[in-house]
Amino acid sequence: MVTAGALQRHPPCAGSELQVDCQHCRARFLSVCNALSDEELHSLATIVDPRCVPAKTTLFSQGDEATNVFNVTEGMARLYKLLPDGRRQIIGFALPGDFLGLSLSDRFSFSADAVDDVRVCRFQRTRFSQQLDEKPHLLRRLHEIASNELMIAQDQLVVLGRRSAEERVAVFLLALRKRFAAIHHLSPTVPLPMSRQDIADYLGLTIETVSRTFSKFFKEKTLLNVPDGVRILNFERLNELTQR
Amino acid sequence: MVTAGALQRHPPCAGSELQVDCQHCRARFLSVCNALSDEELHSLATIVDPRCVPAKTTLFSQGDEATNVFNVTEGMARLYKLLPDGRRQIIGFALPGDFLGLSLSDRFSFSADAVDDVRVCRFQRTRFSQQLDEKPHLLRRLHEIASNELMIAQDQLVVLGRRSAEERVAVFLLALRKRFAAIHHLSPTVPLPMSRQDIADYLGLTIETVSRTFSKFFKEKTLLNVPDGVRILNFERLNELTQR
DNA sequence: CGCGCCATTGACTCTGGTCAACGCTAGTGG
DNA sequence: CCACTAGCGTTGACCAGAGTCAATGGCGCG
Repeated sequence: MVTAGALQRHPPCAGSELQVDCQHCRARFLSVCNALSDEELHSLATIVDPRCVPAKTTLFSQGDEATNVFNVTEGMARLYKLLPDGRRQIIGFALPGDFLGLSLSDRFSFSADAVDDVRVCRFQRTRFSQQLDEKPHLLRRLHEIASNELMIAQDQLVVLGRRSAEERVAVFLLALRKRFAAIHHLSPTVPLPMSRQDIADYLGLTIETVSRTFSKFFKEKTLLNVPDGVRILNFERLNELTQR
Repeated sequence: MVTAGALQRHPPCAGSELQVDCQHCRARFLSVCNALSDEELHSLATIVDPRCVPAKTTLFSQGDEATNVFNVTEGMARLYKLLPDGRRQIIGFALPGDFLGLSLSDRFSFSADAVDDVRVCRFQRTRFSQQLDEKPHLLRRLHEIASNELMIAQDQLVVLGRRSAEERVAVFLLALRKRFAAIHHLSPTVPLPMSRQDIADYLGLTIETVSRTFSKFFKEKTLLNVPDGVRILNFERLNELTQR
């Protein structure tokens, strides 16, 4: 159910210029930073540590001391919980703008690793927390983000508790498309950088069921299989599945 | 899957003295109010509207304008989402100390109704939000509570995505017992004011599966059926189910 | 007393899980 | 340059856990 022990293969995050330029950060308006004026952003920039996390590499693990919190600026991370017997539940995929460590608690309650090459803004938790004390609207924004994550988690409870395999895949694809639209632009093609196993562990299914469901959608021309993703051909069909 | 259209039957919340005494409120140290000094509590008390919500009565519905936010002080409420075709997922049971309307967004993303007679502190959302601006540590506390709710929701994702029916019931009982312990005292008896249907809709199961699972636990002497709840006889067995 | 709601139980069904084989592709080494 | 291997995805055959449908029982309320 989970494939561990993978290490980086490429020159990690090739072509990265690691200087801080919060002002022109592509993720600025997607993230906590959106709450900040240019001057305030400057003050936050003094404590930021921009980092590259190569694909398949660990950001942090469930139970680790949360020395740092992170703001994703590029790539995709999977967030998951493991049961002692190895069963895995992916609780979310983090995209640019997403904040990891919302609770500011001293240990991580889930694990995170990079799906593809990821860039993050890393902050010492204590220093970030300090900024929160100085900038109440930053706290307000963080709360807003946390509330939003809560709503997303509650939506996912409905998916896992009450929806069929077909419906789960349909919901997943439309939601992911919408999230990519906020970052790039609205496109009928949904990139799928994660593995089928990841999708299965996110949707509470097995890899075989996910594969079969995709195959069914391909056969009935609801989806088209494209490299590293799918193209949605029949929105009507997917919408029908998600709305009922 | 869902039973709608129920109204109050009793003299609502009989024996309730509706004056405000936040100082000596039993839920004070369980709730947001815990962040506040006696003086600050006094200032919050000026905008509170204490209310009784009779059993099976609606607090608010998904999509309603969130004119008010609530702090539960007594009883139990079920929080749920409905799919258009009637399938229901209960996303949580609210107990004394729990806050409803954490996101402060202008519409409720779920419905809430009273399981038994419930008392709440009702606040106008705008006025409560104003208090948040004046009392940064109140906001901090609210964020803490929201983060905690997020963690609970993420734990529940694992339950719904990866656990068997038996495990789900075991996790449910032990978690509920722990929550009651924070309010009353630790007891091997777990009160179950909600219906089997509610439990089923919370655990992503059917009422029949929940009933059969309880029967199995009764037969094997893991649980004892008592009026309005169960008594845990074999903790070892339940722990084993939840920990694997 | 009788009605209605809720819970339980049994018989049967079915969706999705399990197990196994196979194919494709990318990376490796002769 | 190509054979070999490993990992991932797909597909098929079969299985089982939970769902569906239906009957029955118990209890509270009118």
